[in-house]
Amino acid sequence: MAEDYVELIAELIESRGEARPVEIAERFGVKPPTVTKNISRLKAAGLVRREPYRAIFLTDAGQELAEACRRRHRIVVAFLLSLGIDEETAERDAEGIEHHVSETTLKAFEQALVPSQSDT
Amino acid sequence: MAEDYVELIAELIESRGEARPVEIAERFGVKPPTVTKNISRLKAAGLVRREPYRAIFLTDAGQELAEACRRRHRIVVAFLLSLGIDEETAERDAEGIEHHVSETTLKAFEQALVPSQSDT
DNA sequence: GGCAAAAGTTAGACATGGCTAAGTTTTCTA
DNA sequence: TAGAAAACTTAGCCATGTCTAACTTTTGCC
Ligand SMILES: [Mn+2]
Ligand SMILES: [Mn+2]
Ligand SMILES: [Mn+2]
Ligand SMILES: [Mn+2]
Repeated sequence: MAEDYVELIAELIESRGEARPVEIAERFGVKPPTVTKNISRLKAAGLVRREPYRAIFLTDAGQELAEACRRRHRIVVAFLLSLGIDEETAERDAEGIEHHVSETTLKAFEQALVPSQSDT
Repeated sequence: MAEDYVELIAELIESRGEARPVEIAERFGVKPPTVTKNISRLKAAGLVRREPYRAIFLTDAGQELAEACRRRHRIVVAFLLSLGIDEETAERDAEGIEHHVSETTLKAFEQALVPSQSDT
């Protein structure tokens, strides 16, 4: 859960300047109270900073985790696409797969990707 | 959860003739009461047949689900191995990935596998 | 056949993640 | 700038999956 949350929060901050519970709820297809509860768990875990009724921000630890998650997400999606899978399916499957790929597998995905395009 | 359970139960029945809670507990690294509770949930879901203190068997629905799971497992592992990933990592990652691959992605994995070996 | 060990179950606790209903705070707008 | 709407929180419920402690049943063996 934490991974998907920090990942989305990072994206919202990047695109909107701040992350708001409503948007998180919509994106995940859950109700606002669920977001409130989960955000307070993230806060307890030291991943986010925030006070009641205000926007959500990432702590340094949260930023780091978000970065790692986004990287995994990117690599998995790119890999699935390189296999010829359609974008929607690639995104949907990656959303689950990303939480189970070890660094070893991630490296293998990257390797298998190089032939097609290398935009480091 | 259900997927991993029916998958293991099918394997135990195949190799041992029956599936016993102790073995399931050991395999999953959980305690016996956890298995008891989960098995009764599987029973409530119509996936297994069993009476107290006896071995566990799959219903027809359970068998079907187990078959589907084992197929996904096999394909994912084979695919990861074909990428050059070591067996242990392939097995570990597949155990998580298998629950998130759509039929579309599975087909793509199979396709990408054909070049190396086709043992249908 | 009886008893000890192994296997399994029950009871009760806890964490996670979801919900609805109801209340509070903030924001927008007439 | 007041009042309504939107956003957010709180309280309390539920399901899932895990555990420990204690009890029951089955098994294996002398
Ligand atoms: Mn995800
Ligand atoms: Mn993701
Ligand atoms: Mn699995
Ligand atoms: Mn499996």
